[in-house]
Order: sequence, then C-alpha cells, then structure tokens
Amino acid sequence: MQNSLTRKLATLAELSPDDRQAVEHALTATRFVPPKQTLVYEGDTPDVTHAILDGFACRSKHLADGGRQIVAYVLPGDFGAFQGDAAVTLDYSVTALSGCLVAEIPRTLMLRLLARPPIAQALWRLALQEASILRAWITNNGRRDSESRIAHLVCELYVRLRAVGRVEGNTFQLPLSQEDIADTAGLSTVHTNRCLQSLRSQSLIRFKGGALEILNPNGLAKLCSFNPGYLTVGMDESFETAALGGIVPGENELSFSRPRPQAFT
Amino acid sequence: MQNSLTRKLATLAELSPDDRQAVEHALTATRFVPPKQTLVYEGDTPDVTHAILDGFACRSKHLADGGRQIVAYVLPGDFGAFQGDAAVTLDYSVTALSGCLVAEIPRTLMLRLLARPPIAQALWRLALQEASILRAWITNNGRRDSESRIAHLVCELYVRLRAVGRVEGNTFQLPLSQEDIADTAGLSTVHTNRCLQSLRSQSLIRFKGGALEILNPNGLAKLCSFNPGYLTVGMDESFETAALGGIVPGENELSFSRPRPQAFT
DNA sequence: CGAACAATTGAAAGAAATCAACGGTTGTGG
DNA sequence: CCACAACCGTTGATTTCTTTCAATTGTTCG
Repeated sequence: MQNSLTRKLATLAELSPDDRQAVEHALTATRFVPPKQTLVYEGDTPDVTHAILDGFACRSKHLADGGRQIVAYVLPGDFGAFQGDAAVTLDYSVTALSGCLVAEIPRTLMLRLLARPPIAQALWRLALQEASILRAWITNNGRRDSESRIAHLVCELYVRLRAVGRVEGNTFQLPLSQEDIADTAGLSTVHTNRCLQSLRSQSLIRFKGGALEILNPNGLAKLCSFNPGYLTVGMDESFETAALGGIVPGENELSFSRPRPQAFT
Repeated sequence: MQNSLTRKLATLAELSPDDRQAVEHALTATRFVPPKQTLVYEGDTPDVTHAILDGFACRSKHLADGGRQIVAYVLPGDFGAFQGDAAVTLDYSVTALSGCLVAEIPRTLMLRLLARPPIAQALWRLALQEASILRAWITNNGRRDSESRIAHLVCELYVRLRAVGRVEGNTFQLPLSQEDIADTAGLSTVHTNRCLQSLRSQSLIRFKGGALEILNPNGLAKLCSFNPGYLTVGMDESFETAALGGIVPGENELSFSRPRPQAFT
C-alpha cells in the first residue's frame, strides 16, 4: 500500500493483501533518476519495465525531420514502457521530465504478476485507460484549436495528478517546459507561448515557480469542452467527484444525441 | 482457422487447435451490417464485443462543436470495441464504413477466452499493437503536414490490409469518403481533397472505383517517412518482408542516433 | 561574469480553414 | 422516363491560424 503503483492498481481491481505484496516484491532496483535522463530508447527491446513511483516522465517519438512528439505522460503509479508480458521493440522513448523515483520490474516477475487474476485485471484496465487517453490526444491534435489543446492537456493532467494525490487545492507541480507542451500539442514553441499567455490573460491559469494553478476550473473546462469521463475505467474510484467545478466530474460535453438506428439486441 | 479473427490471433501467439476452436465458438450472432450503421455508441457500456470478420469499420469520437475525429480503423480480424474483460463505458462509437460481417462475443465468453494463456497473450499483443497505432496517429496529427498525414495513413492501411490478405498487387478496396479521411487526419474536407489531388498528380496513388492503387510505394513512403515497425508486435509474422519497396519492411526512418547517457544495466 | 537554456516579442511568410458555388452520380417518386 | 433531392467531389477566393525567422530578456548555474 505504500507505493504509488500498488495504490494505483488497487483502484483498478480488488487486490488481496497477498496481491499487493506481490506487486511490492516485483519492484527491484529502485533508484532516483535525474531530469532529462532517458530510461529506454525508441527501438530498444527492454527486458524490464520501469515503474515510476514518483515524478513525471514522458513517452516520445522522434521523427525523421528531427521533430519530436510526446505521446504520453507517465505519472506516479504508471509504467514507463507498458508492454505487459511481451518482449516488444518499443516505438517510443521514455524520458524523465522531473527527478523520478523509478523501480524496475523484470519481465519474469511481470509474468508472475499477470498470473494473478486480480492483478491481470488491473493491468488490463490500466491498458484500457491508457488507450483511452491516446484517443483523446488524437482528437486533441486533430480537431481542437491550439488554445483548447493546451487547456485540455492541463485539465487532463489536473485530473490525473489529483487522482494520485499530487494536487493541493488547484495547484500542482508541472515540470514541463513550453517546448514539452509544444511537442505534446503539436504546436511551435512560439505559438505555445502565446497560447499560454492568452490562458493567463483570461485568468484561467497561473504559474508560480514550476507550479501551475488553475484559477478558473469551470472556465478552463468550458474552453476546451473537457469531459473527464475518458479517464475513468471500470471500478475506478480514484477520480472522486470533486469540488472542482467543471473539471471533475460533471458533464461538459454535449450529451450525445444522434439517431440510434436499429438498436442492437 | 477459417475466420479472420482466429487467423489474426494466431499470428500473435501460438494457439493450439483447441484454442482456435474456443475462439470460433465464442463468435455468436454473426450477421451482415450495412455501411454507415453504428454498432455501439460513445457512452454505451456494451456487454458484448464485436469481431469484424470482414469489412471496414471505424471508431470515432464526437466533439461538442459537432466535429468528429476518427480514432481507429477496424479491419478484418479486429474488434470493434476492444475492452478485454472489463465492462467499460466507451469513449468512442463504432461504425461500419463498408458492409461488414460482424460477430458478437459476449463478455462471459471473452472471460473464458482470457483464461487460456495463449489467447490472453494474443489479446495482450493485440492491445499493444493498437496502442502503438494510436501513438502513430497522435504523431501524425501533431507533427506531420497535411499531405504527409494522408500519405502515412495510406501506407498504414496498405500494410495492415496486406497482413489480412486484402491487397491485390498494390491495390485495395478503400471504402472511405474524403470526409472520413479528413476526420481521421484532422483536416477540412476541402484541404483533404487538394492533398489527394496532389498525391495523384505526383503519380503516387490512383483511384478507380472504390479501390486505391499505390503507384509508387517508395515515393509514398519517403514522402511521409513511413516506418512500418510500429505495426509489428512480438512474434508477429503477418507482415512478411514484402516485395513492396519502401513500405514494407525496410528502414525509412532515420536510424535513431541520440546520445545514450548512462546506459542502463 | 558568462554560458546555456527557457521564455518572450515582433514581423513576415506559409499552411489550412472557411465560404460559396458548381458538376457529377445515384436513387427516388411522380 | 424525367425531375429532383441528396450526397460527394471539386474549384476559386478569402480569411484565419500557425509557423518561421530573428532577436531580446530573464534565469540558473558553474
């Protein structure tokens, strides 16, 4: 129960004390990784998975033209490279953004964890949750304008960090440079800078020394039609219904009201 | 071995004849679904999964402003909504694009399939492959220009359809409207039209009655730096090294050559 | 202090969206 | 059989959004 991975898995499935202990025991070689250090590279086929017990990392892809696209943020309780039981060539790199407390899980131990049905279930749900976030990002980059993209990203990080206890009031540490944000939202750094200025000038967010404060959660959520539903999977109670206005958990998205032909029995 | 789902799973893990038969038996209520029909809606919590045995479907998300983002194509052998064993509220709709042969797998049967380790392994790998595609799409929408986006999409569909035997020569059926492509690539229909014209005028692709022919695979792959590696997971041999120039399987991406600090023991 | 890096600014160029029509095809009903 | 609606693809003109380029200002740190 002590570390963030066990805690996260416990929100995704009913884990026995024995299951939890198995997770704890799977964590080997726990150590501190400084910012900017890359844990695994695109093209590697690692035989360990990293669990980020604390800190902030990202997964990124590198393009032929030198560009970079961040494809996921790895928060406390997440896996750096999440490959389940498979030995797979990674299509992304994993890099620490802040200092990170990182444990390794050898694949053999991962296999043993997957043999426990409750843990396997939790890992399935984790995979589903991650896929759901990826879809939200595709939508973000494909169909939202620049300001909304950034706002949506902030909302998502707020909800996810809140779920792992990294939010105080409406403030959380956000160890991202503007270039990181740009490489997430598919924008130039210059334009990212201007969008952030715009969000600040609307009194929606504020910075103060590595921390981001959401000044107007409702306004921010409305700006980007943020609907946190995609962050919730199964029995996931970690996103408690919050006091936080528009971001958690109400309906901000227009309710879906298309014809439902030939309902499906 | 007869249907495309069994065939696909067999490429992802070693399935015994018994395993295969279990998959076959899990397929219930097989039927034909006409184009444009939606199988499940965003917000639903279905207790069946659909297997697309033949045809072409998509997953899409709907935005508050009426926009649409296609977040995945579902090809023969894929699941419409892939939720493993979890009863989850879907964050996307599944809609047939062409006529589709669709089977249903009740969740109870899915649970029984997951109890078979080889099948569970295949499904894990399928999930990993899907996640990898999602990351490629984020990168596409975030960091590629409009023409490359469309080219990359065409390359991906080519490789995936080829793996399930739906490509003749360099030609395959592509039941997408330009609006569908626009909603995939995050572009307007007008601009999509112009990009397609450009690709045709470069003699890279050609249309003839619902079918797309890739005239110059190398050129198309180079235009968008297409690297098919992300479509291959584990023991996946379905993407045989092809005669098809740049698209399968060589290295088109610049090899990754960044500093590798403190290699990781 | 100076180097290195991150944030900021202004101006100009470029990419893509929007607006408004128009042509072609298909399917339907009179 | 033809008129017509509906849908899809196409085109041109215009506007809007983003990027690019080129500096400049802070900040941190050795």
